[in-house]
Amino acid sequence: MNDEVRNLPVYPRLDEICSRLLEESNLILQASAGAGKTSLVPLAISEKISGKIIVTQPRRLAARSCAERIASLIGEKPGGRVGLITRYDKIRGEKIEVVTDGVFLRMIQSDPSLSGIDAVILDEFHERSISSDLSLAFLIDAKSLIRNDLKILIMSATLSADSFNGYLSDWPSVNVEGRSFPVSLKYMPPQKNEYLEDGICRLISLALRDLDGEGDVLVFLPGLKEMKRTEEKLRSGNFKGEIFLLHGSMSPSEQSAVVRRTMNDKQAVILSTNVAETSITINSVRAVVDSGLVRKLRYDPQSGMNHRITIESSASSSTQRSGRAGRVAPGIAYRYWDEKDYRMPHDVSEILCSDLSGFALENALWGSLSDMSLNFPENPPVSALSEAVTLLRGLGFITDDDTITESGKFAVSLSVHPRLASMIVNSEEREKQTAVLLAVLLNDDLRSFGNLSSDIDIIIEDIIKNKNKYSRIVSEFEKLCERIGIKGELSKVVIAFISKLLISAYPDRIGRKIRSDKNTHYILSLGKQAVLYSSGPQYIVAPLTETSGGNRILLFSEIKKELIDGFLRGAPLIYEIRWSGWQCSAFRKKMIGMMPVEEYPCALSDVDYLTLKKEAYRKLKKEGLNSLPLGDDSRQLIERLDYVSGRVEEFSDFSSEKIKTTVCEWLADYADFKSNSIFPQENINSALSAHVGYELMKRLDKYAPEFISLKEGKRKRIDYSSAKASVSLRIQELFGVNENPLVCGEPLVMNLLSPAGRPVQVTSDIKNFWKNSYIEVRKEMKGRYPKHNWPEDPSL
DNA sequence: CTCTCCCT
Repeated sequence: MNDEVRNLPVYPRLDEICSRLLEESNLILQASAGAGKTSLVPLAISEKISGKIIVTQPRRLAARSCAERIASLIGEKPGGRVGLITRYDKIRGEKIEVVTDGVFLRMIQSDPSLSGIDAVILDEFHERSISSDLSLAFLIDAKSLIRNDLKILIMSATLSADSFNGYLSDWPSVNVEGRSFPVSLKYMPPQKNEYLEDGICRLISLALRDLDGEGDVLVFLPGLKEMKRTEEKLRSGNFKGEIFLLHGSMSPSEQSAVVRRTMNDKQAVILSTNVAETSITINSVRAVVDSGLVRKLRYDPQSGMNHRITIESSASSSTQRSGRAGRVAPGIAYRYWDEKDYRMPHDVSEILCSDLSGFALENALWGSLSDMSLNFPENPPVSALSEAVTLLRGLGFITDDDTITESGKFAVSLSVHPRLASMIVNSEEREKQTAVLLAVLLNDDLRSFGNLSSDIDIIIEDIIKNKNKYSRIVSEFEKLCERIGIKGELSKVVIAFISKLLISAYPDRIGRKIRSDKNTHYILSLGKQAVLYSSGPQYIVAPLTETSGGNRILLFSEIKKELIDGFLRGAPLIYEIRWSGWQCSAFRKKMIGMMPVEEYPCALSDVDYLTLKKEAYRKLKKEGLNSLPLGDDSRQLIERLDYVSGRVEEFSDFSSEKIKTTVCEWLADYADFKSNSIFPQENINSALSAHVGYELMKRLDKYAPEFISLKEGKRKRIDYSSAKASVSLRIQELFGVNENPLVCGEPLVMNLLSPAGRPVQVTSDIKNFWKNSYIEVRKEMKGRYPKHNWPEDPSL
């Protein structure tokens, strides 16, 4: 052990860490960057333990450098006492094996007893990938059932109560201060109305001035767009130094010019995405400019699509970013926000915001899906989990009671998304190579194609023609072919099979062109619309779509009409009713999922009665009673019922409020699809009368009659629309009426009119009117309407 | 009128 090692903060604590892990059997080691935990702790433990130790890392690169580092401390290379296992490396080690999270998941799934292994160290656990969450849950489960002696050590840079939620509150923990050079933080929030790129350039010039020529400036931006705009601004602002862009889609060779930089190089500004936060380390960086923004994918269980969002980075992410300025010497970090601004303490973990189909399948394989009996640091969201379970059942990978099937087990072994696994499993023999190449591309390797928005057929043709250029994809292809027991020959890939295969994996992403301008607009079998930013064919299958405002098609393959016709032959006829006001017309069509394909108008009589009835119900529910063209009869009937409902107990269920809310129940059955308006006036009346019932209707006529009867068989409609029932009558019509009529025991309000129909007076006591006011009224009326009869004694 | 990032 050299001095450099002895000076690491974790070094003097190694005995304590080992003895606590051995005594208490579980341990959390919290130590931030530069403490030396990754290299020293596994070695120290291996000296105290006879069996093998597994160390997990979140990334292949991290696993590789961890294995090399540990091996070099004992004067070895990986392959002796220290091993390294990732998707691409398989170097066994006698004492310690460094593996990626994904590899460990396969190890514990295939041997839950972890025979030969005495301790498992989960490093960088704070990153909280789905596979590390699963690994820990499985470890704890296996330990409690069959491996009580197993030692579990969680190593994490941050371990906050809120992200663990009491999950491991009974675990002992050791805290070691990290050690890196101090980084001073400068908060420089946006100025008024400042564009992001202008603000970032402002901070970059401050950084360049403060560094005075010494060291590089690393700038964190959410994505490529912002990086390019900032580069442009810098150049136009007369920045003469070097500018590098760093982005995940760049190949290692494109990245190497940046990664290899030292303090001796000419000063540069490096514009980067999150790659430089954890994956890529640049030793020449002395200042960090942090936009405080991140771009991320969120999974939307509703549509099964991903949503790209630009959000504020978390506090722990900001700490990590700033730390990049202090790797070799003290540094400065400029933050483009105010110190007072709230930041989320941690990034939202994968389990909370991703597609959970893989997660659910792993649980099914472990046997823990049916009751979700395992504890996770955070519980998976119910909606995403049930969406995943539905998908897996549909694919036949789990049964209705959520146990894994044989084909489910096989699907796990293929190491691709369950949809793609199913595409391979269900393909015909001659389609297998094509299915495998599609799965390889869609599962992982499309990133090397950068900007998509293209036809996957073209991408595949390019791969077949330029095998050398795509050696990584080709080797993945060969490996997966071998796993399913076929020859991995690219020559067996058939472009014509692509769309059919994609449909089997993405039946919800079939699209039909609905219109095109500069772009092409599709309706998807998912029921939603999506846009392709180019011209496109009539029918497509679009395995990659993404939403941000509208849905965008990133990748597609044309579906030939014959294939669509094939689907349609099997598809049932669907009838659809369309409304124009209360008139309707019918269409028959065929559907692929939620996407209508063929559509013809047809007669309403072609549609079965149940569909019509349901449609009437739905329309009525949506529009309500008030939207119907009500005649005087119906309107008055509703008003009468309302009037009586407040006055007579047995009518209390027929207030207009209740009539309105129950309209579907009493009216829908009376729909008449042969008529112009499906609820003609007379039907509304009969429906409402039937709803009230014969006996009650008879009593209603007594309590609140429709009409008041007058002499010579004449009658007048009573108005029930106000608080008091009223009727409007010419004075002449009332001659001989001496008792004011009653409605519900209350006197009817009489609006008395002149022969011309003008209001003269209002009374609720006609007898009194004749006795008193009539004398004056008569004088005036006689003068104005001399031809009419104005008897002195109107009671006769 | 787009293009965070890992992993079996």
